[in-house]
Amino acid sequence: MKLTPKHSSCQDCSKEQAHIFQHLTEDELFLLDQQKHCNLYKKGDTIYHEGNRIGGCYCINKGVIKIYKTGLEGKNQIIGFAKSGDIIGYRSVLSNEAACTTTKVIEDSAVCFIPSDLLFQFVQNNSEFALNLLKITCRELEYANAYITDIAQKSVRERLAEMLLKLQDEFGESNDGYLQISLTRQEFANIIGTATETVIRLFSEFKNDNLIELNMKKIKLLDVNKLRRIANDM
Amino acid sequence: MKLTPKHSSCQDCSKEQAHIFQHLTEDELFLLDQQKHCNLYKKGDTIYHEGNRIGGCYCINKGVIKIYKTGLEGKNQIIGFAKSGDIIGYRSVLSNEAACTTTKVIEDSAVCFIPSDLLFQFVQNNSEFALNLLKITCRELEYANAYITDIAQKSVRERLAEMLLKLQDEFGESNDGYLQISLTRQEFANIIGTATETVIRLFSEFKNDNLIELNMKKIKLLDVNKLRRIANDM
DNA sequence: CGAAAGCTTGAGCGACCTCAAAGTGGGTGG
DNA sequence: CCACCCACTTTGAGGTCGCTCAAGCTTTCG
Repeated sequence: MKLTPKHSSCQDCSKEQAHIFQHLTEDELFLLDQQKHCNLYKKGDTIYHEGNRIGGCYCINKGVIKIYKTGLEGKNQIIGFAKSGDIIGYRSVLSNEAACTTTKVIEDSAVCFIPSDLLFQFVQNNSEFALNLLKITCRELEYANAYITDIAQKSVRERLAEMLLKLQDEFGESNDGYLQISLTRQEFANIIGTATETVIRLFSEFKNDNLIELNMKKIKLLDVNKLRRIANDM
Repeated sequence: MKLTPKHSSCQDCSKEQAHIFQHLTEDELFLLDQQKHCNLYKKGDTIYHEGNRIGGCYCINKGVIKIYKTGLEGKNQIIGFAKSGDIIGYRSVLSNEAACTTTKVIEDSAVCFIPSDLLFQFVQNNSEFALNLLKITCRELEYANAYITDIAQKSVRERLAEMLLKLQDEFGESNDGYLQISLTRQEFANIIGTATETVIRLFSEFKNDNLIELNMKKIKLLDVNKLRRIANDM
């Protein structure tokens, strides 16, 4: 498939449901369109590195990006993903700090760069936009706090089941029922905070118990209820 | 010591350095003063429970509050603390959701209740206030993400050392060098996500290695540098 | 087609949890 | 003001989850 942006103009893009820029005025959208800069990235490309000064934020037009922090001995902790309609890097912009995460492309992506000044301008002049951004940040924060509780209290087995359900929720499944996102075993491990081998062993168990089906890197959830019970979801 | 608010009016209170309400206009402060309601709480009191609908947020005038989530089998995970000048519960207000944490008083406190409508009004009419709140949320989010990485990658020993340093940083030390916050062993355990007994054993080790001094519930850090090395701070 | 990256399985061990039991201190009610 | 009670603290023993290291296999990609 050829790599092209889904929309050519921000006016079109922002019409997608619940889009971050849905509350901008026509004039603001026009400004955005003038000043943004769209780039195509291939799988494996890094958009920005932890520690980078980034002069703006990025709006994902198409594709999937993983967001992670690098800890001790180079071990990565995946904090989350961004996909079509999400924006990344806005925290560093607003705090005027260097990026505290690295963002790397998992599926070929089209990503628009939005200069810092413009983001600040929108926040200051458009209170609906500001409130919306605030709500998004609050949601991320709530998610992060819930995950702290999870990782501190649940076993690796519980977290793995939970993560599979979350991924299904966030990325959906294709026609043939496989998860719409493809990750390496190491990436799975870096989400739930465990060793690659542990993920592999647990996947084998889940497979033997007919909870999931494994086909190379494709995964199908066979028994969502039982997985939910294992995940101990509240 | 008698339990009284530190300031009687929001006009005075907001003048404290870097206060959340520092960017409000005189008119807004007047409104706030009229509509807020100040309450005194004693150690052990709960301000709101996880799952409660709270019709506003709370601004801490004096005292210390712990913020925690209750996980499986009633085990609590402490997410953070709030002290003089902090506001809590604003996320639930902005998202119009039930509270996702419980907040309980650790040191006798004076806390002002601020109705939801008023908070929304400030966010919508005062872009500086909105931006400030956004920055605060961003900071909390960054802190949460860093902690996810920590808890996923570091050992309990590392996290305990790190937490002691953080508490020293956040609450300071009294004249005689003891940490200005007093927690039970169980609360320490609930911060770093471990068992109470493990905290006790590690404290003994730290004490034997002359890293800390223990005097009942009071703790003094004796060798910050070595603690920092143990914490593997980056 | 070869190299590099990713996957899988096994063995061994150690950090941390759980359970149990005894000691300690502070707060409260008589 | 004192005694009792309850919550907190401490220490020990034993078990296990999940990590590390190692080695061989498979897939992908240039």
